[in-house]
Amino acid sequence: MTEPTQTVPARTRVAPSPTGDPHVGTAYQALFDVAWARKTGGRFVLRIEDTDRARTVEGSEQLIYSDLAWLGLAPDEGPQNPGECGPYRQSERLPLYRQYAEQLIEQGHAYYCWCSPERLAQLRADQAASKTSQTGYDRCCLGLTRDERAKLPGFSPDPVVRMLVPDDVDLEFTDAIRGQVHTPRPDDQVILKADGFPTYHLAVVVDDHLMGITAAVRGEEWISSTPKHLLLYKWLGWTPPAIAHMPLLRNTDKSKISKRKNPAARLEWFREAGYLPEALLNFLELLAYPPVHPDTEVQSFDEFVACFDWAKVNTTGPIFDLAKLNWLNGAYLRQLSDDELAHRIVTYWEQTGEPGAADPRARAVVAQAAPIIRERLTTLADAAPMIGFLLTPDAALGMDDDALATLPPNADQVLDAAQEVLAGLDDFRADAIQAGLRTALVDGLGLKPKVAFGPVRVALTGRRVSPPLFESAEILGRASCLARLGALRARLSA
RNA sequence: GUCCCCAUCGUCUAGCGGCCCAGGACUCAGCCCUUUCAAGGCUGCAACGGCAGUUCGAAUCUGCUUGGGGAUACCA
Repeated sequence: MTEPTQTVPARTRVAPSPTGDPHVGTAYQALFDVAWARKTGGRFVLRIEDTDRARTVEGSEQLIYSDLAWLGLAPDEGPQNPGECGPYRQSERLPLYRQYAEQLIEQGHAYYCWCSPERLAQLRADQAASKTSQTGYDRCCLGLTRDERAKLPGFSPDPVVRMLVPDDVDLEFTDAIRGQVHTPRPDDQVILKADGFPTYHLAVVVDDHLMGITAAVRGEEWISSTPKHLLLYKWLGWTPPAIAHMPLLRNTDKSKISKRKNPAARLEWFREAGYLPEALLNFLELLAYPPVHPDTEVQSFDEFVACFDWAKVNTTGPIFDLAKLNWLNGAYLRQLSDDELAHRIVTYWEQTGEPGAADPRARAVVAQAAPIIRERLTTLADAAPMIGFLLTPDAALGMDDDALATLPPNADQVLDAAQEVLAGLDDFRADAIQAGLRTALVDGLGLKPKVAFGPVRVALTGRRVSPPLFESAEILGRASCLARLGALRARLSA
C-alpha cells in the first residue's frame, strides 16, 4: 500500500458544496485532512464547490467557515483568507474548466453530446426495464457533427462534453486507507454541462492539480468515480494526489447519514445543542480511528495528530450514536476550570439568545455556580434549567408538583427549624449552613438527613432534584433563603 | 438489474495464526459512596454472520454464501 509520504508537507483540502447548513461529514473529513496536514507540516485548503447553481444556497459559505473555525479546523487558505492558489470558488474558475475540456476534445479523449435530458432519461429507463448489464450512455453522438446529430431524435441545441472512456481503462487504484481497490467501469461521464459549468469530476481534477493538492480526503461514495478522475489526470499529463476514501457516517438504520433522518447531520446542531467543539472533535476521531491511549478515550487533537496514520483509519462506516458523545462532552466539561466553564456557558447563552447572557447578576451567579453544576452537565444547554432557581426572584419561584409531593407531614416543623437556624447563622457559608441545619434537623429533630433536607431543598429550589443544597443556599444568600423557606411554610399552612 | 466497498458485544473499537472459551470504552443493570441528582469506585449482561478449505492450530489466511452500505445524474 502506498500512503502519502510523511516527509513531504501535504497540501490537503476540504471541498464542500454550499448547499445549506454545513454537513457533519464535512467536519469529519476536514478533521482527517487537517490531521494529515498538521502531521506533515502542510497546508489545509478550503475550496467551495459551487458548480451546481440550482442547489447553491446563499450564506452557507460563511457558515462553513464559522463552523470549521468553531471546531478549530479553520482552513489555512480559502476564499476568505486567500493564499497563492486561488480563486477558491469553482464559480470563479469557470474559464479553466472549459479550456481543459476543449483540450481533451482536441486530443480525442472527449466529445460533444447533444442528447436531450429526455432522451437520456428514456435510455436509462429502457436499460433498467430490459435488466441488461449494459448500462450507461450509448455514444449516440460520438463522431457526429452538430448538423448530423440535429437530424436525429432527442436533439438538444446546447451540448455537453463527455469523456470517451477507453476499453482498457484502469480499474484499480491505491487508496491511502484501503490499499488496492477495484472499481466499476465508468460511463462516458459528462465533464462539462450545457450551462458551461463543469461537473464535479472535471472540476476536482483541474482544481486539485492547479491548486497543488497532494492529498485528498473524501467520502467512500466517490470510490466508483475515481477511475474517471485518474483517467483525466492521465490525459492531462498530471500526477494525481494521494486519495483517501473515508467510510461513510451512518444513520441508526445504517443508511448514509442524512439531515432528514438525523438532526446531528447538521454540523450547526452540535453548537446549538451545547456541545464543546473539542468533545465533538474527539468523538469524530473515535468514529474512524482507534483511541490514541490504551487507558482512556479522551484525547486531544494534538495527540491524535501525533499518532496519525492512514493505515489505522477504519474502513467500516460507523453509526452516529450520540450516547458516547454525551459522555465525552461531560468528561470535557468536567475538565474545565470554574472560570472557563462559566465563560463557555455565558458564551453559549449569547449564541442561543438566553436572556441571562446580558444580565450581569446572572453572569455572576454562573461563575459562583460553576463548581456545583460542573459534574451534573452533559451539555452547556443543561446549565440554564439547572440554575434557574438561582436566577429567579424569590416571589416568582415555581414549585414543581413532584417536588411538593415529596414533602413529609412534618415539613412545616422542618421549615420552621431551618428558618431559625439560617436566621441565626453568623457565617452564611455552605459548611456552616450544613453544620447548622444538621444540628437542628438531624440531631435536634432526630430526622434522617434525607427527610431533614428534602423540604429545605424544595423550598429553596422548587424542585425535587437540584445542585448541592448548602452551596446553593450560600449562593442564594440569607435573605432569599429565608424568604423562600417562609413562602413554602406559608403555603403549607394555607 | 449491474458493479464496487464493508463485516468482532446494542454502539465505537482492540485483535493482523497460538498470549483470545476474545480486551477496552459508551450504553444498560446491580452494589458502594451520599442531603437530591450527578460525578466517582466496584461488579455484571453482552460479539468473532454462516459454510467449506489451508494449518498441528484460525476472530485472524482462501473460496463461497448471507447481510449491510455505496455507485450507477448535465448533484456533489
